[in-house]
Amino acid sequence: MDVSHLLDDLNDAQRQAVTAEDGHLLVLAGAGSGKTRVLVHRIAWLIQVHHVSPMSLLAVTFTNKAAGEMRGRVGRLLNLRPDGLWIGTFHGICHRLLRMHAAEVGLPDTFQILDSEDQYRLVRRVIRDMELDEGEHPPRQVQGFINSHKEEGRRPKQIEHFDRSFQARQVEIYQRYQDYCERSGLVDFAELLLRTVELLRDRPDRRAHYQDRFGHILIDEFQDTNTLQYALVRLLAGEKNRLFVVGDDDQSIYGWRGARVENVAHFNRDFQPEIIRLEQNYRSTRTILEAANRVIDHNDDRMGKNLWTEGEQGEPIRLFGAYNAEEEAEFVIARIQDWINQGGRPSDAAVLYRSNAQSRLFEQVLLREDIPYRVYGGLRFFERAEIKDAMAYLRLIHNPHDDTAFERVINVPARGIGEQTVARIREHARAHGQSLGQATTELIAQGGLPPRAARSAAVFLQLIEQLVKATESASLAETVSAVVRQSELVAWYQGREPADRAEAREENLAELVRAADSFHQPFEDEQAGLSVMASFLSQAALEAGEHQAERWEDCVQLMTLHSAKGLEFPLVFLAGMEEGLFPHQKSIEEPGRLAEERRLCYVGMTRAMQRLYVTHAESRQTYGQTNFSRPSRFIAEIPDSLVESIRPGFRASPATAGGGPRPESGGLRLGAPVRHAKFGFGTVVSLEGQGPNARIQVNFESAGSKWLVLAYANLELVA
DNA sequence: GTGCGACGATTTTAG
DNA sequence: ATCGTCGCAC
Repeated sequence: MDVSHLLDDLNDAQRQAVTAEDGHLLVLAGAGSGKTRVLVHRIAWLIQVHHVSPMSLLAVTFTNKAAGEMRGRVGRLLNLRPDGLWIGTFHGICHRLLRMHAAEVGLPDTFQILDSEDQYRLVRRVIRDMELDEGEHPPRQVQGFINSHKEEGRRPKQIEHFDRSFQARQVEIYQRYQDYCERSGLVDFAELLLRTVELLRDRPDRRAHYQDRFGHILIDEFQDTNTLQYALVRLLAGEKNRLFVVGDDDQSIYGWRGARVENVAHFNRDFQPEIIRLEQNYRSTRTILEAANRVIDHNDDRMGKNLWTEGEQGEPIRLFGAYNAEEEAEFVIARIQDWINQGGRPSDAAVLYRSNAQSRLFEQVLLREDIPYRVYGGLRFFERAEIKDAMAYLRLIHNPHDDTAFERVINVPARGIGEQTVARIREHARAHGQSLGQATTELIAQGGLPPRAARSAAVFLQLIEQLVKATESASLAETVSAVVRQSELVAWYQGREPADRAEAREENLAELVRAADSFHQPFEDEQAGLSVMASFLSQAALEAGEHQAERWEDCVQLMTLHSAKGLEFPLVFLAGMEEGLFPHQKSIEEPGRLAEERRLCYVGMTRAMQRLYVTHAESRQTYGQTNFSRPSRFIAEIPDSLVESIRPGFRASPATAGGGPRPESGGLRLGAPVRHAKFGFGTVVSLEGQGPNARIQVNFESAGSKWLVLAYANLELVA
């Protein structure tokens, strides 16, 4: 068989990776070096040249999008659908394994997945039930506590704590949360992984089975794996299976959510792989690459990698310092307008920023200039409130004992069942070991509720019952349609929200019916004996869908630096490059965090193919206050020779010429040398707030950096 | 039980 | 500024 097409358009390093004969492989793949291509060709190579059965291949990614893309590309390359091939996310694969072995890991086969919002609500419920102070134990923080322990593989019993300590109470909440999940057959995202790891760890027969099955395991974005994911990889690899690991330590930007870059080094230690570096970049100009290389060079402890390209030098990086954030937005959009005027497409342009709040100004100007745009971020389809409401009804039809679903919609739409009534139901359920649904039925029968509440609760139960009956033999789409109609969610939202908002919700609910109509149950789910409904519910949790209902074909892309990872654009703007914003203030204090910010900057820069703008503003509104700040340290890390500064003479438009208000602080500008009676000499580093609230940050020569209230600081300007 | 005004937190986010 | 949660008045 002629397999040259698998190797023809690969460079040496890529070819070496694709055809590696023995042992494990670590592919350090720089930005834009063709790593997906290498993964896809590797899979095809194994199947076509080594006649490895697709059944014995496992390819793991982090996002559904990446998994989908890989599946599509493998299929096209092999010109067939590789049946039996497992390509999926860590969570998707674990979900599949748990469905097949639900009983063995102590889960009912109707187990449901909690998404993060469900989990948050449940954690809050538990804290309230324990009558703990939500100020002392904020649900968000406890949720983080639970997840990070699970991601380290720890059950409540394995967490060290002193008796009666704060930590002890956190552990107690974790334990009760877990008990609740067990009782109700609920599994959060981290639990999907943890249960699977426990299954493989504690059941030698199962471990042997899957170790025999997956002779080749390929993992993408390895630098993003957490402790649990690495444990899973090791369990599946066993002694003899071959690992093909692709990653880039310089693009590790998710340390804050549990990712362990060290896993790359651990992998090295544990498996002694052959290391192949993909350093030839096919995306950016030489200028852009060199700048990115020089920035990332400021980090220590890198595995070492230097991107290069055969491409041309390209344009210099353009640096623009605006007076304020408004002017920055004007400038950016004016440059995008130039690009479009010169024949470029809006979708070639991406504005990247550190935090979502920054999108607003860009949106305003884009709207005014009538340039189509799309903002990434915000809620995705299956995370929207109305969709989650409808899904809760579906879950109740599927399983009337689903307490989280019950709590969500017992009074949505409002039917006169308040917190008191729900509390009584909860209490009864707990006392009798029942689900909330059972408890409600019993309470009504026993007259255990006030007449009004009882009537309302009965109406709710009848609605669910009636939906169950009406949809017994109905298709999924018919069921969803019945839920949307009979729940009267549309009217409920119409009555309490502005018309446009309510209309959008109505449209989303209609879209949900369409989604149900076009839903095809995955073959494996059918094999695992799942009902179509069960598949649909799982899928909704595992794959929350797109951020925006309508996909604009050709529009300017606005997104955070994090969500830009993996993407590329001819024209890129890195906006808001200011100390305190990027690197973010919260990251400046810790060195590890700062290195991660720098990697984020590296990721941002390497998104650009042709033209890169770096912009910052002297002042911007943050949380309703005007703040002044210096350009980001990352700007100074780009060699001057690669940069063209634009500030002098630029005017975005006549109306905004001259920029905004200047700092009013009695000549105390950024960089001004000052003297303080107690702290001595220093330099102004930052200014924030106005009038009596104004504060000033001064870096003192001997006393270090201090924040002072300007009104009391009595700073003396040194000539 | 429901609806409005005060209060406080506010980086990044896939599954 | 803005959003979500909480407490109090209807």
